[in-house]
Amino acid sequence: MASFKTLYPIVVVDIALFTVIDDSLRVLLVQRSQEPERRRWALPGGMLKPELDASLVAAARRVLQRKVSVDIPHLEEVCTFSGPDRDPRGWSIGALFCALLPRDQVNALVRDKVEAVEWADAAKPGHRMAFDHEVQLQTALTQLRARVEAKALPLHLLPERFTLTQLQRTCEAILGHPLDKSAFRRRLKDSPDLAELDEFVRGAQRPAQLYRAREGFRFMH
Amino acid sequence: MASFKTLYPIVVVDIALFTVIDDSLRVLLVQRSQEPERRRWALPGGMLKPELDASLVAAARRVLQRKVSVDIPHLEEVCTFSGPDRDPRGWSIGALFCALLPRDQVNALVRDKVEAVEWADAAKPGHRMAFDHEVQLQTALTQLRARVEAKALPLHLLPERFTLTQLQRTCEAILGHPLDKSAFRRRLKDSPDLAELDEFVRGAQRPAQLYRAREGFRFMH
DNA sequence: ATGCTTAGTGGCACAATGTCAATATTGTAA
DNA sequence: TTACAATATTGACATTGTGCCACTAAGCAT
Repeated sequence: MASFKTLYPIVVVDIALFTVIDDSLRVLLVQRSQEPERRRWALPGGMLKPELDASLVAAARRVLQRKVSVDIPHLEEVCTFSGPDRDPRGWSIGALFCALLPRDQVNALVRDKVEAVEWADAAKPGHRMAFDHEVQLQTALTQLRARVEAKALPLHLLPERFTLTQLQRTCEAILGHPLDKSAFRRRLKDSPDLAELDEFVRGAQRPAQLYRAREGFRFMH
Repeated sequence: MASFKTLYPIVVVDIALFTVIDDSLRVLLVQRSQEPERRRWALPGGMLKPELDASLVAAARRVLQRKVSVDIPHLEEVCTFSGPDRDPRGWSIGALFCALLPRDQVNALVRDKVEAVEWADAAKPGHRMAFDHEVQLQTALTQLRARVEAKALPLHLLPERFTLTQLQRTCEAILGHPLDKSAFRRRLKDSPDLAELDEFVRGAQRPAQLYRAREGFRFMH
């Protein structure tokens, strides 16, 4: 009779947690402290625990709570990766999630004694990564870009109140190329996702009007 | 110690196999011959078999080969469904796939002695369905529609050579509403996905020019 | 020939977007 | 105080895409 390992696959969730630092798109990487692939950089992840988790998203949320001390406003499945060879422990399923952390909450990172963490450049992480996480990251990034390209607003990456310029910089950081100011703002003028506030930010030069996400906003349906 | 059932989830693949019959979008349903949910209609599906399958898609392809005697030109993951309650056998993961069968190959259905099969209206299947398959079907259909709405061409649902009118009817069947002939054809005039042929279909009234998918065409990247 | 049916094109208004420039409002340096 | 630098915001114009509707083209049946 076959062993349990050949009958049941390993089930893991991995999360590409994005944020924006200095107008550049970053992704959270952790340096693995355990075998396999010890000391390799990887997306944060962990095994599914059916006795704890109500779903795969719930598992992803649980895993994230070990890394970040705030609730993640956006957490969504991207796709799965599977096969006998992607994890040395055996036939495995990896469910990849995309999460967005507001740029003003980067400090909410929970520093771990055993694992090093890093906000790596999402487009060029600069490390060889564990398992197939290189591909996973690329996949999550591609999907994120496609959505912004399709005019979805990544408001979950911004603080609650933000200016249009901040929003534009965020989109540019995701897409990797500059956008035209005029065209960008025109699109947003009557966007159902944005609400104008009566407040302005002072301090720089000309004050900029503040906006917030409309009630019930979601990044994508 | 916890049982294996609580440590390892059940892993299943389900497939929404679409085709077009009489200019209406259909999905393949099978009537379950075994418990659980015996005699309920469901999307074709089956358990993952790690010793047989090289990946979840491969599992989906294997399951489909029991139903259809030809290779499916498009098979792609939609998303997963998971949790302790969606399958009475325990904590389960269901990977949902979307597949497209060319309309001229509907006969490739493999009739099964034990299971009844049916090409149900994709928008209104007309049966109460097993597990969460009602939601799964809805999800697959929504994604398919979104892509056609975003101007992807569902060429995999058409025969190798087809007319623009056939293509338009197919899009209309998916979207559920009529399209404008002029605008539709204008878009396709310089589509990188289509290649004009020098052949025409005679027999009806005015002959219609035939097209085929360009080399390397994929429904979505 | 006439009329019916399906294939394919043309014209026009309007909306969305790319591009570049102009104006507005602040802080700061002379 | 005034000129200037920096950022926010708006405007003008060309181009493109699309909805809408009508028209022409080519076959069949009578």
